[in-house]
This record gives sequence, C-alpha cells and structure tokens, in this order.
Amino acid sequence: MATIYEVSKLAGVSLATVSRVINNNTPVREATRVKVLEAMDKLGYHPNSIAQSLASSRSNSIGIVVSELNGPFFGTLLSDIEAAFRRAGKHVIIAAGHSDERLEKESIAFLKSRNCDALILHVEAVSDDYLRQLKEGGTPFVILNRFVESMSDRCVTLNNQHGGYLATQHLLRNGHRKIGYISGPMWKNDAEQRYLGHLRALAEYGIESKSSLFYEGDFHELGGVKGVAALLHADADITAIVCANDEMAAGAVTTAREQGLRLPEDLSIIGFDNVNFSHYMYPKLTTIDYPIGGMGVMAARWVLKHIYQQKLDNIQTVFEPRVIERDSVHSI
Amino acid sequence: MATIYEVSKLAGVSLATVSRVINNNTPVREATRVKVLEAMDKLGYHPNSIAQSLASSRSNSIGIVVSELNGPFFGTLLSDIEAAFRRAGKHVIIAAGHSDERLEKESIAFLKSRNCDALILHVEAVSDDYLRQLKEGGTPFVILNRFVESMSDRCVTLNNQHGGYLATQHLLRNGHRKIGYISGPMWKNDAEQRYLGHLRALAEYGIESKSSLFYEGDFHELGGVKGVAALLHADADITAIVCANDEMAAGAVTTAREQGLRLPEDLSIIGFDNVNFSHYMYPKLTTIDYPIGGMGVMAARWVLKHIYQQKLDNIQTVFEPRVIERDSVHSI
DNA sequence: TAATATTATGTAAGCGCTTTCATGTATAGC
DNA sequence: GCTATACATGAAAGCGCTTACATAATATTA
Repeated sequence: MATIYEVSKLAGVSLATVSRVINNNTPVREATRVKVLEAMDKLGYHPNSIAQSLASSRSNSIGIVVSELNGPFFGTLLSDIEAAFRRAGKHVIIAAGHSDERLEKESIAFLKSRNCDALILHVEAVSDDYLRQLKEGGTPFVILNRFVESMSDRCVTLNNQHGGYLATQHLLRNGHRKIGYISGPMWKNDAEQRYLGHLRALAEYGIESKSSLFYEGDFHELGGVKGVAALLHADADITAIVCANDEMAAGAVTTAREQGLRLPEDLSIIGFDNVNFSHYMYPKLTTIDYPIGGMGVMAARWVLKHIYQQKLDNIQTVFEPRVIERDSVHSI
Repeated sequence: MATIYEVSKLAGVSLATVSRVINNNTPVREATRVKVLEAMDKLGYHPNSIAQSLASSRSNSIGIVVSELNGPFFGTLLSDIEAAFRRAGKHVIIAAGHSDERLEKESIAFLKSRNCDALILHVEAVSDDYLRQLKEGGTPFVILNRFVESMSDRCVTLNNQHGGYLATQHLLRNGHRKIGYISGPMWKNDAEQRYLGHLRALAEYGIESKSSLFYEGDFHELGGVKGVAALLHADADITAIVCANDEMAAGAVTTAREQGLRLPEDLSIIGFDNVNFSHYMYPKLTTIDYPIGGMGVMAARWVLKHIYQQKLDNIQTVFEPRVIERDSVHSI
C-alpha cells in the first residue's frame, strides 16, 4: 500500500501538500493539485483511514446501539441510517443491546472504545440518570424513541401516546366498545405511552377500562398468543383487540383463528409499528405506522450537523404516527 | 482520556510494560502487572483502539457486505455474525450491496479503505473473475452462499440444488403432479441451482417440465404476485407451486387467495429460506430451511481461525437444507 | 521599484500505541 | 563465588497521517 510519503515524492511536493489535496481544506494551486492527483492515481494510493483518525482524532465512525439486529423494525432503521452515513463517507458500527441493562452499557462502552465520533442509541434498559451521566462523558449521542428530560434536543421520538390513542379511536369509530389491550412490558416507556393513549381514547368515549381487558405482553409473538388466550378467557364478548406491536398482533391473529374465530368478523385486531411483514398476514393487518426509517435518518442528520458541521436545517425531533387501514378491523 | 504514558508514569514502569499487560502477550512479573492494572484502574484508562490499530496494522474490524440490511434473511445473518465477533472483541462494519455490481464493488472498496482485517461477502452481482482478482488484493475474505472455483475453502454455501430438489420432492410425495415453479432471477447462482434441483426431482418421477409451469420472478413479494397470476392463467390445473423463496411465497399466497382459491386445499405452496415471518403467514408456510445464521457464524469462525489465529476446528463449508413442514401443503 | 499584504508550500512535532533490540536482574549450575 | 541462562523491563523507532508554524512565492499598492 502506497503511503502519502511516496505520493509526495512522486509529485515533487511535501507531505503537507498531499494531505491538503486529500482533505481539500486549504487552498492549493491548481497545477499542484493536478500533479498530486496524478501521482495518487499512478500509485493507486488510498489514504489510510486509521492513520487519518489517529492524527485528526476523528474516526468517521458512528456507533449504533439497537435492541436486536434481526427483526423487521431494526432492519429498516439500520438500513436507512447506514445509507445516510455512507453518502457522507462515514461508517457505522453496530451493537446489540438486547433490552438488557448490562448489555446496553457494555455495547456503549464497546463503541466508545472504538472511538466513535458519535452514538445513536435505541436503548431501553438503562436509566435516564445513566444517560445524563453519559452526556458528560465526551462522546456525543442521539437517543431514539425515548424522551429524556434535560436533553430533549437530542431525542428523536415518536408520539407514542398519540399512536395508542389513534389505534383505539379507530376501533371505537368502527363501533367496537368491548376492546382488549395487549401491552408491551410496562417498564418500557413506549409501552406505557401507548397504553396511556388507549386509555385516553376510551375516556373520550366514556368507556371505563377494566383490568380483565388488559394483558401485559412482551412485544413478541408469544405475548400475543398468550394475550389472546387470556383476554378471551376472561371475557368472551370482546370484539376487538389492540396489540401494542405487530409481532404480538401476529401471535394474536394465529391464536384467535386456532380458537375458531373468524377474522375480522368475529374479532378485529389492530397492531402498531407497521413492520414489513404486516401486510403478509391474513387478514392484512391494520396498524399504526411507525416511521422508524425516517426517524433514523433524522438521527443521522443530527449527527452530521452537530458533529461533522454539515449545514443542515429541519432537524425534526418528534414524529407523528398514523393509522394504516388494511383488513383486520371489521366495522360493526 | 488517559494515555498509556500516564499509566506508565503512575505505575512507575515503562510504556512497553504497560503495553505488555494490555496485550498479555509477553510475560510480566505478577507484582508489576498488579501495579499497572491498579494504575489503569485509577485513571479509568482504556486503550485507544485507533492507535493500537495504527501501530499493529490490525484494525480488529471485519467488513460485511450483504444485499440488504433490512429483510429477515440478512437480519438473522448479521445478528449472528455480530454476536460471534463481539465475543472475540472484534467489531463489524456493514455495507449494503443491493445486488448491484457497482454498489457491491463500491462497498468492498469502502470496507477495504476502512482497513478491515477481513471481509465476509454475500455478493451476487460481481463476477467470479473479480473475486479471484480480489483475492490477490491483500484483504482476505470469505464468500457466503456462492461457490467460486479455485477458492472453495473460503466459500460457505448451502446445497441449494438439494434444497430445490427437496421442495419439489415434498410436493411430489404428497401426490402433486402439476407443479408450477416461481424462480428467482436466473442470473443469480442460487436461483439457478434451486431450479436445477426442481428439475431433478421432476425427472425422478418421470415428469417432464413445461415452460408454462415456469415463471422467473425477482425474489420479492411482487414476483410471487405476478408469478401466481401468470401460472394460473397459463394452466388452471396446477395443484401446487414451489416458490424459490419465502418472500415470493408470501406474495403468491395473497394473490392466490384473492383469486378465490382455498389454501392449501385448492393450491399448495412451498417456500424456501424459512425466514422468521414464514410462520406468521396463513396458512403457515411449509418451506425449506436455510440455516443462514449458522452459516454466518461459520464464516466468522473462518475469519477468527485464519486471520486472528484462534485455534478452531470444524470449519464446515457446505450446509444442507431440510424441509420444514407446516400447513401450506395439502396431500392429494 | 520597494514595501507590504496575500497566498501557497514546506518543516516538523505530534496522535497513542506496538515491537524490536538492548540491557539489567534473578536463578541455576558447577 | 563465578559464569551461563532465562526472564523481566526499558529505550526508541516507527505506524501514516494532520496541522501549527515558518518560510517562500506572488500579488497589490503607492
């Protein structure tokens, strides 16, 4: 691998001049630039990014922590973030936190030790205090899908409560009054917010919530499976169920059918997230759209703007969900 | 951030000794080691991985090129690869090739410029010749899901042909004789192999293949949608269809149902890949299991063994598919 | 044309480590 | 007690760049 030194010798200029044409940050006479470019070309020279990083104390890498790498939700997120940074010549290093406090902290430590210029965090288990402390730590970061007091400018969030509200409202508008709710783990902020939205919609229609209509799931298929069983067992008159995410909705749909119910005639189901498989389901799932890709891109833009000094406007931090009507909600 | 120099001063030893206890590769007297460890602890010292890389010309990063970052198939792959390397203290840099020759080459160049110690490539569009040339280029790599003559030891592949064979055999054994085939793009090696397996199974049963029973799709949902329409239009007597991947099977299922067919009574469908949403479908999809996660881990092990000198045995390069029986195939 | 202001280029000191080679020190052998 | 051997440590030269700062070349002004 040719080094900058060989290029400078071949071009008959100094190291510094070559560095200048590489970085294009200091004026260089056109004739000189051409000489250097030709020399680089002739030697097949590519700058060593490690050496650049060491000298400039900037790694051009951004660390991302997500709960899982697989799964449709994070796939979309990562894909869009990667594309955004790639265009800017940066690269992402990805780590999985598995919604576990220790693993999330480990991931963050790992990425910091990799000298990431910034982090994008989708973390669920670490405390707000930990994040506030992290803020003092030198490596800047953005938070996805979580609002932390005192750092609102770096939180890119979905209005989860409004999403929960919309889901239940949609059912209500379709005539349902006996509505079951399968929640995510209530210690997760988004699960709580969605449920709050549900309650608000109920209240608007003057319906009181009953504990027999609530089931706390796990945001995974199994939660939906168990949730439907529990809900139906507790109250056979339920005509609709809102699932706090699509994965649980998938489990719910399967189980409801196995119990002999026709969908959506006997039971309407609405999901949340609008992941890519939700329209492979039968009936195609009516759900709440979570613009996760767009939010990832926005987090990337925040980094590009604040860390890499790109002049970007319109950093949006709060996103709004909306109903995606498909076939799993029946009007009565 | 404390440097190795400050640690050495505090511990009263030289730089070199600190480096030795960090890397644990040269004997250091126990008393000295303890002193150093204590100093590191007191200063909250973490080695600067960039500087380590520059000095050792080893970045401890592995580049991965996949077609897409989203999608269930690559999600599983990436997740398992990341976990395997993370355990070894390495990190992965991920790039998307989008099954496009230019983008695949760009991705590889990008990762090489990032000084990756090795690459794991799931590339479809670049030629075998390009890969053979790449082999001379200095950065070692493993190839996933593709067999290239003259570098078989670094190819981790699925026996795709046998998979195609198994799919069709399963249908045949269930009494089907009029079987449609929705293929992936035939320029892709795996698509071709799967189809060859299909033909072989047919031949074994003395059934000749007809072009009206073949449709070349795109490995995406739309391919399945169009494929079913085309196949049913050309020959209404078809009782079963094999789809060369699950995504197309999802499209096929939806479309077949929209055309008024009962599944699986009127039409059996078998997929390929066993992606995570295949059992969310209705009927739950019978398919061929592609152990993509295990193959990714094996690729990682190859790298760990050959590049990082870990002593690992049992590097398996060819994986075997198997039938996953669910509900989408009907016996006649 | 000389004096001054601009702009382009070169010099050299790091960035924080690894690693070779040389040196020092403890242990064994006689 | 003296030499030979093994083992532990230190000194210093890079790894391939960036970036103050110094200097040389060119343009501007009177």
